[in-house]
Amino acid sequence: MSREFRRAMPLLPISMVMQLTELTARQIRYYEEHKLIEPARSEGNRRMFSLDDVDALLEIRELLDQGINMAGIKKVFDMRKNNNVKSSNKLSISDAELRAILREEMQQAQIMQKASLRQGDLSRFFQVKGE
DNA sequence: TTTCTCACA
DNA sequence: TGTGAGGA
Repeated sequence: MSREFRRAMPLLPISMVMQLTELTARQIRYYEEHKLIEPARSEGNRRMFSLDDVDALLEIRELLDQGINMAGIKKVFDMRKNNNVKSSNKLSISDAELRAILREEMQQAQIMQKASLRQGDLSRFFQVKGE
């Protein structure tokens, strides 16, 4: 139980997180704005990240590399909070989660009338209209 | 020196 | 997202 406690202990400055995650400070702050991470604040309003935050950031980067946008990532994190908050799962989204996310993206793409995404490539795997 | 917020090319 | 201003 102290292990979990330590992982949540805010002790890393943004510079460390930048190196650990390969992300820019700008991106890290941006993700914070979108509630993907919630680093603690301390001395002079400085962000103090915990190992959990770094973990989250690494996952975000993975998702980004997979071509998933902010909306999609938010979905994953939301699902994560509702499904397994305590069931410590590592850093890999399940196939079901990924499918759900991609489906969400297509729906959003339609709503926003900007058929950008990979909607075309994925349209043959899902049927948004039917659902 | 490092990080922060805000705002714009 | 990058970058620069202006502060702490």
